[in-house]
Amino acid sequence: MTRPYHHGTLRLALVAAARARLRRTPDAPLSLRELARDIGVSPNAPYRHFAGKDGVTAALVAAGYEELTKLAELAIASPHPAAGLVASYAQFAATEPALLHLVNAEAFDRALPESEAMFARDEWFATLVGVIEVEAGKLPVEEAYARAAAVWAVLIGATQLRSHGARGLLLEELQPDATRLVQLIVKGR
Amino acid sequence: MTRPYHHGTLRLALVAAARARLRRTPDAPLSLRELARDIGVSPNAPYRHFAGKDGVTAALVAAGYEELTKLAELAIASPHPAAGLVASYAQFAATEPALLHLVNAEAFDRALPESEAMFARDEWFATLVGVIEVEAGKLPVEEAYARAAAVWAVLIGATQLRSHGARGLLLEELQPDATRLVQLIVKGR
DNA sequence: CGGTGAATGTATTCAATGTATACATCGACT
DNA sequence: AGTCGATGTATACATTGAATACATTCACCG
Repeated sequence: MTRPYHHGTLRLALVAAARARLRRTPDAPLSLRELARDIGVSPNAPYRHFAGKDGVTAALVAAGYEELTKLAELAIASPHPAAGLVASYAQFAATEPALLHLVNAEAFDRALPESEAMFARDEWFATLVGVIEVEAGKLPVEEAYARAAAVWAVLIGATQLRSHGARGLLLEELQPDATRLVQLIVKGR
Repeated sequence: MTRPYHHGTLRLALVAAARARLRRTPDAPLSLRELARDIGVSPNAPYRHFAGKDGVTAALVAAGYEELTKLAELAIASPHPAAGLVASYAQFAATEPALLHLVNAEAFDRALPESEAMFARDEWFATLVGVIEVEAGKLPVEEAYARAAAVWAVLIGATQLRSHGARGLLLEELQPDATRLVQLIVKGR
């Protein structure tokens, strides 16, 4: 009784394997073939489910944004949305640093196919705007967008600094500052 | 009269070629062999001057930080250090987006050899602290560090958002916000 | 049922890349 | 003049992303 010819859920398995690898070896670059090997499938099987390596990347980015969105929605429903947002974002950054790095890096420069990834990113941004509105009340659209963008920037920047322990810039020290900053931004100073 | 056997300044030429490529095709990944080809030298010549590809990356990162440091020092000497810092950083981001992206991305996760790159990064941070001190006067070290880190985070985050034009998050709209934010941070809110 | 076409995986192949090793050339100092 | 270290070249190899052609399986329709 060998493994069946068809895997059945290769697409899911690939994304899962990729995330596992990112978690286990955050600095190693992803290799499509390696993922296929992990799963026990031929090197080209992934091409049936993704448009090459960038396709897998796009799926990972989408998954990342979807989780961030979910976390942000939970924060909105919580007593302190802004603080909750930062806290959950920081926890995600601590749990899957490499995935978040991928999301923040590859999502922009490399034009990921007009796909799920971009859609997920827009949803995430919309949720960020939601946080602003819950905290600050209704605002002119541009103002809400501007504040959401600023919050986003702070999250990205703090995350990037997080990973390097030099200069005493550790996560534990950075998060309170980030929280204060975000709260400043949310209420337009 | 052919090209001489020894190039003479291969190291410099390699870094220059890399920067040129980053400027011309910001999204294409760097290839060591391609750089060698650009210069007209054998594929392995670079190994006499760098410890593999990561060595070149490290040199690029160092060069990036050095320029950022120089710009920050100019800002310090100017009438409005904080505003000048953001302005010059934004201009650098507009001129060499790919290099800045490299600096902000590869400088952290991938532990670049305990080398020039890390040193240059620390110098940049020290200069940031200098900006804080010039604007806010003498402060407890940890407070100055914290504010410098926050400014750094905002710069990184705003830069990352810069490149994606969706959602109306363009550089021109982002820079004023970033400036205001940085000024808030500099004077401890 | 039975067969047929689409979906999914495999086999084979190729060009490009990073890098190691051994060799060639040059230039500076004795 | 001759030697040695620095710099560049030649050759070779493993790994990767990808294209192409083939095999297997499943779902559906008669």
